[in-house]
Amino acid sequence: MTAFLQNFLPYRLNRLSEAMSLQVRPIYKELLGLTRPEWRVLAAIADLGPCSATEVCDHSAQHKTKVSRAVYALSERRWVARAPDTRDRRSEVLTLTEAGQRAYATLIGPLSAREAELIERLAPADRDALLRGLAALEAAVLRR
Amino acid sequence: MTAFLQNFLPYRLNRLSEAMSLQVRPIYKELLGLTRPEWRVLAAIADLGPCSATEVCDHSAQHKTKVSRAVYALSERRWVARAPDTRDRRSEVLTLTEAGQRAYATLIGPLSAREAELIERLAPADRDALLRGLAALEAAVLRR
DNA sequence: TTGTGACGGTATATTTTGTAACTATCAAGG
DNA sequence: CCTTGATAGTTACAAAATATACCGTCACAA
Repeated sequence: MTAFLQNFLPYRLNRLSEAMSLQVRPIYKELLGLTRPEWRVLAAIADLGPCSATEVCDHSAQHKTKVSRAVYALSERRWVARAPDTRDRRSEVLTLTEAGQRAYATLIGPLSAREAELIERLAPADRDALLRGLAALEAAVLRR
Repeated sequence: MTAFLQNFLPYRLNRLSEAMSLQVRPIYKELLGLTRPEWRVLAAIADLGPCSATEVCDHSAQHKTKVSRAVYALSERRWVARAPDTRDRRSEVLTLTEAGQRAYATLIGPLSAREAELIERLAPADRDALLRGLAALEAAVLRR
């Protein structure tokens, strides 16, 4: 009939997101026993350097309760250290411990490899289009 | 630091998917009190015409238990009719009732409008690139 | 026929997630 | 100081997602 759903952008993005996630999840799950929110928080802190939980929320687009729980789990593992923020006592400064950095480092390689494997299925021109389009959409819909 | 995440495709897609979903969810939620799986099943049946639950699963990329519950909820509302399939008595033929079609019709407008509103923030060339890139990625990672 | 494995769909149980409420802190004004 | 309202983060509880087991039916072959 109308095929509305197939052309509806939020639906298409969700479907692609799920499919891609499925491709990479085994890596952080089987290699280090991480859940997706945990992996994301780990990577966000690695990207940001010392930061607050709120910054992790914004950077990774995850709900604060999800981040709160992931930070707890990661700190139990001694992969994330929580220090008081002297400038704002409501918040904490999150950093990766050395073990956390090592854990993160072991993931980047396999994850990048898997991503490359998937992207290489695209023709170069399509790949360029994808990256350009995504960057534009990010600029349009993600407030920072 | 490394900014690995910013360029990691699964992460970027998930972030965009979340953001877009957040933009459109209020429409079907506040307008008709639908959950996301329910809205998707409604749209899938509208797209497909008379179909089975399995076809809805494939078309909408949702787990069969999710579809089962959504179909139940929609049939309670008399938006979806369930008829026995004479050719395979395990399955049922799902169709939209007139009320279901009206409900669907009231959603398409606002949803399309919201989508257009977001997409129109992009330059035409970026928009073309996005659609081209997404189509290519879909072909590459979604097995049908 | 009857046995076997697969499939459509549902029910149940476990896990995950979001909503809302709460504590503690901050910032700005009176 | 002492309001008032906002923010950082946690937690309790309700809602949702997911996996698992299950029932009835089908396809097909011994």
